[in-house]
Amino acid sequence: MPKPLALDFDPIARADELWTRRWGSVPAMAAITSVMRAHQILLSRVDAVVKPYGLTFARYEALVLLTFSRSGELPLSKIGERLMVHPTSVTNTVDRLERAGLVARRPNPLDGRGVLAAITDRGREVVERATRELMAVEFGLEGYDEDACREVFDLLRPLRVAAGDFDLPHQEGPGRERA
Amino acid sequence: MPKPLALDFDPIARADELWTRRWGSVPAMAAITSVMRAHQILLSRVDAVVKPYGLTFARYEALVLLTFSRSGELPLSKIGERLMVHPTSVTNTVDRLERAGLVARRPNPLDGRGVLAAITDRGREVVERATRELMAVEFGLEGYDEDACREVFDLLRPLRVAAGDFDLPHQEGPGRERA
DNA sequence: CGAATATCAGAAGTACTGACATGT
DNA sequence: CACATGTCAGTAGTTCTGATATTC
Repeated sequence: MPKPLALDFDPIARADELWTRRWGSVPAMAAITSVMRAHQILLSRVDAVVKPYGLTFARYEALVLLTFSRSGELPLSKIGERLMVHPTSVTNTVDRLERAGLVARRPNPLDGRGVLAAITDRGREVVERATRELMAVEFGLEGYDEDACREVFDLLRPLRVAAGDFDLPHQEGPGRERA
Repeated sequence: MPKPLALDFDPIARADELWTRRWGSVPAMAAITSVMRAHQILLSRVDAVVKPYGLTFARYEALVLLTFSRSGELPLSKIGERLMVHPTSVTNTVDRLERAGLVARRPNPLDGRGVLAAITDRGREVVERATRELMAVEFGLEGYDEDACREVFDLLRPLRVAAGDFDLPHQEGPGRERA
């Protein structure tokens, strides 16, 4: 373990106190710091789970996205759009997945400029197994029930809307729908 | 702009639907994905703000931490502990801050093994200005009022506790205290 | 001596810029 | 021709793994 350390106080709460004393109340500071740390914790947990499969969480997400398409293949542009990542990052991700034999590239028959990434049988197998394991640890969110998870989603959604990720701020998920 | 794109649906909500259909309800997936994306959005926003000062948000945080100490200096080990980063990352961060003339290293008089990072006058000046700008954009959380920010903090706190960041799960902040 | 404090070399994963070939 | 798609080279910033010199 790199960090057997444990503070006897909440560092973010402590910073918030000092912050308030110095610059006035800035509730956003504690919030953004919380998001940063949560990201770090969750990523390290899920990365550790998928690592034995030669995956990172980012690559796992791309693989899952492919299984969601009917034919098991998508244009790289579509992948970048859905995963909100840079085109060069998609190229990099697909490169690694291809080298691992989990996807295969082929030219897009509908667009001479484009390339499709198609998940392979081994890819499907790996996704299936990694997913089981991730579900078993609740994607690093053990202790968070359905309501808490939904709250996280709801609370952060306006940020994604403000960032222009998508239009249509109507409620459509996830989880339980309420009429 | 790298991404003038805007989907006409919420990609996380969509993924949650397909996910549920395939593997059953997994509320944690939408939650973790939301955190990942929120992190990406917030980091790009605050990094853009501090970039003109030759800083990244990580370095800015270290600088702020130093202004919070009475003498303006802290052992590197303390910095890593508070910011929850690896010792080598602290060395790297302090290296860059030192090269920029924002902090100075000096041996810890109380511990021959240790090193202190002391913020310089220029460092204090930069923090002050960067902080004003960050506050003006509410650390990327424009649209989130005090209650919303507090909710983010409260909701993610159990995760930090579970990760062993600190003991004493008693409520002590941030923002408004409720007796 | 065992443990802690930094530092260094090196590797991995990510993200961005700019340039570019190709095709719509 | 303007634009979209994907790739490539190069750069930057972060994080981790060992290994190590020093000191408590």
